[in-house]
Amino acid sequence: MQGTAKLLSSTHPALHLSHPTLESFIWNTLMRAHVQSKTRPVSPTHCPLSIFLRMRFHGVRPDFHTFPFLLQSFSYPSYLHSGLCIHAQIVQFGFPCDPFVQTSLINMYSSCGNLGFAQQVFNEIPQPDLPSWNSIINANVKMGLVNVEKRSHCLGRCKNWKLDDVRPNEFTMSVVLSACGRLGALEHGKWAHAYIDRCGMEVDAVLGTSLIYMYAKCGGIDRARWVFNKLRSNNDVMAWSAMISGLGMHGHYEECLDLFSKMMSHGVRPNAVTFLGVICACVHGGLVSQGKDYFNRMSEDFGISPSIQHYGCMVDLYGRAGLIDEAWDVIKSMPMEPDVLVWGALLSGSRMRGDIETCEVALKKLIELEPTNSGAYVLLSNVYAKMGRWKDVRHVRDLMEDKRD
DNA sequence: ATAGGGTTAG
Repeated sequence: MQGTAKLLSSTHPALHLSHPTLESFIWNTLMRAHVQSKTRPVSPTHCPLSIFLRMRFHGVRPDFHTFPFLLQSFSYPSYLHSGLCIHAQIVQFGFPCDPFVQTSLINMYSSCGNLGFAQQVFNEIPQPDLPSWNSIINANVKMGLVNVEKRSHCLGRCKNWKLDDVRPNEFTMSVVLSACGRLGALEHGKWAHAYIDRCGMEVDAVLGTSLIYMYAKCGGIDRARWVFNKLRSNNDVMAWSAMISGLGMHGHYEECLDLFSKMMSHGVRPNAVTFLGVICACVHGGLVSQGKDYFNRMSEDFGISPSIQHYGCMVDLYGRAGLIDEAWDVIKSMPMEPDVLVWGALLSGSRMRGDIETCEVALKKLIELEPTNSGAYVLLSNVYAKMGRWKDVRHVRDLMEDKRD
């Protein structure tokens, strides 16, 4: 039964339960416009989901192009419920075996943070094609970022791939290399590199970026440099950024900043990630005034507004240099609520400095944001003990006991 | 006439 449906969907699209019509084409195109513009819809009535609802209200049947567009707009955990409802509709309208729809479903569940559902869709594909494989691998890797136990399982799965007729391509390998980098799995990464060479895949900017990132994260900065220097195109901001961050990571601050200047003289426009790499390098190298310069130039000369990570780096930069007032100024200037990384940076700066009052504030904020983090309670009660505020010491200990489940 | 998969930071 399933085989028949698949045959129809992949070889004779016209035999679908719903044929493409001029009407469905127009609604699909409208949805695509909103998905591709990537800007926030002007109002909730313009989002692909409400376009779909209006399409149904007008009695227009969706066709097999409709759902990939619609599913692409569900890319956050909060959309999981909508995604599930649309999945049910997909079954009702008879498209659950369309390979495009299946891949879109895997990506939707993966973007919504639900690997289980993504895996379930994948498992129901009798003969997954390459995009489906790449999507499920990507989903596993993404979750590997969150779920530590799954990480090594995921890599093993890539390596022992039984691909009878579907072979990994550049898309696959870039995901695999990125996973190796995150894991610090140098041996797996080298294997992947050798595989790329053996298959005769061209190391373009994307694969090059992945290779540089992998080697840099795995401690092979020389190999990263080698890959970078061999790249044919030298105008890809991501490849430059990967190399710049890699050098910073390894403590080659001068080379890192030189490379940044070199990139600019090549006419490559830095982006938010490039600046993060450069500023992080300044943090580790203790280059306060240079870090501050880069931070200012980023918005003044390039119109890039700093993200919470950039602010976190700046707090870290000043904190490590013992400049607690400056670190506070950064926090006060932030247009968003500081997160645990920002308060953590302020905490470590103020601890180094012996600034007990700032420690107290930072720890209180950390406890507010992470009430189950017992480490912060312990540090805070130590702070109070140092100040001789014994009542507060007892109060914090009681609070910690309360939060324990 | 329209459709699915990739890289840099954290």
